[in-house]
Amino acid sequence: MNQKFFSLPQERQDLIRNSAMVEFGEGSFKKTSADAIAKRAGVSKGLLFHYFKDKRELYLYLFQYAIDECIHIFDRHMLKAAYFGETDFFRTLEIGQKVKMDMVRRHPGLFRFVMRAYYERDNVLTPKLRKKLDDVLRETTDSFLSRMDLHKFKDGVDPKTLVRLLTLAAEGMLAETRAITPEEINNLFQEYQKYADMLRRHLYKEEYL
Amino acid sequence: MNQKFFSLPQERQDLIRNSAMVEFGEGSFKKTSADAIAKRAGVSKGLLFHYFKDKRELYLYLFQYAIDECIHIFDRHMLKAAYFGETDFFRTLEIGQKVKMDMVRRHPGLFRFVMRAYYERDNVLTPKLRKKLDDVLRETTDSFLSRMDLHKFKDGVDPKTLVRLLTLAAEGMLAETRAITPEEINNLFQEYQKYADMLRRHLYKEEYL
DNA sequence: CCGCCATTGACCAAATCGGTCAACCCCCCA
DNA sequence: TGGGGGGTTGACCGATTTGGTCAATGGCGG
Repeated sequence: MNQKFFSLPQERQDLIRNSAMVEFGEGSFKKTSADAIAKRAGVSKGLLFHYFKDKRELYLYLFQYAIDECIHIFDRHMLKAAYFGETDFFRTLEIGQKVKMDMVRRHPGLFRFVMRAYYERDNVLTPKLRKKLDDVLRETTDSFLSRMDLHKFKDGVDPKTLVRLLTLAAEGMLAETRAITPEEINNLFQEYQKYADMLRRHLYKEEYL
Repeated sequence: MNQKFFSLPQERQDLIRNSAMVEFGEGSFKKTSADAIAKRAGVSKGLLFHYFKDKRELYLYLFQYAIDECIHIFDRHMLKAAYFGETDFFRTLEIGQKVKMDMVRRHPGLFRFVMRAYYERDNVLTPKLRKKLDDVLRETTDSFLSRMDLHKFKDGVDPKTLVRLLTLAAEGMLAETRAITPEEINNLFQEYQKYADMLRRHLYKEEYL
């Protein structure tokens, strides 16, 4: 790709990246047109192909970028939790949700794009990239769980199962959402919090409530 | 539409409907091509337009059909539960999951199609149809909850919230799934069962465990 | 052997595709 | 004020795909 892209103002880079991720997130690689991306970004198609030699290069760059951003977000999350000396599963989760909210505000189409890219039929994504995402997801979950105080859970509660359940619910909410306005995000967050609260109330030993 | 479609053998109707729902379920209305549908069904495009006057008519018919099928499935579910005199939230849910499994086996693309159709940008779906789906979803949830024995839950557990959480998780799982093979379906429902079991164990009063 | 009907695949004009490129605009420096 | 120079445009390209049509076909029942 054309390195000059990175000397563009940050917000212009974001505009192009976000538009592309939103469009790629709505359909398969083949069905997503460069025209649509350019139109969404309010930019000419010529400019797109000035910075990226073709559609595939743009796609692969976006995937790399999205994964890096996910890692970055998770690190911020963990750093913030560590700063407060937090080891509580649900409170750390809540911090994480707030960090994620910032991310969704900055990159509204990122999560959906990553998911679609991961399950893309055509072999546009190399197995190596797919594995990289796998690793990131596994490592972040493990890292999160290893830092939490899991004694607070009642006997028989598997925290990993719980994380997976909450992640699935979040994915379900994401799948339902169309408009990604700030207040919409707020609603999502509040709904998610409701489920987390319910689970906390009943999966923690009573002395920790 | 051409009424002769209904005098086709049942399995041929299913072949065409399922192929169309799978294709429509993968992208927006506009991005889904009649060619792809015909190809998936192993049928000529001419035949498609012989039975349906255009893409939009096929789409609307499918949506109607899908909703009716959902209602039918729910009724079977409730009838089966009533037959066994079942009033337990989780056991009824399990029966429901089994009924749904049959449905997914018969109509692999139905759920995804319905979801995509509901959130379709273009106004191909009339507000009336959208509302119909809303009503069905609300009514089935209410009907389900009204027949269940909700005293078994610990104080402070809102069964409606619980249903929503489980539904979201199911949607999340659906969003993750690509291949819709029988064994894949089996795995999904086993995973779902795991979450339901965990919740049952901790949200029910101890005397009901 | 006929007639009927489901089914085909070649065909159409129009739209859309990924990608190119000469020209333009605007700011900066001379 | 004049001229680079680089970010940016939008018209343009040939190729493909689009939704939809239709004359021809094939096979089956009578």
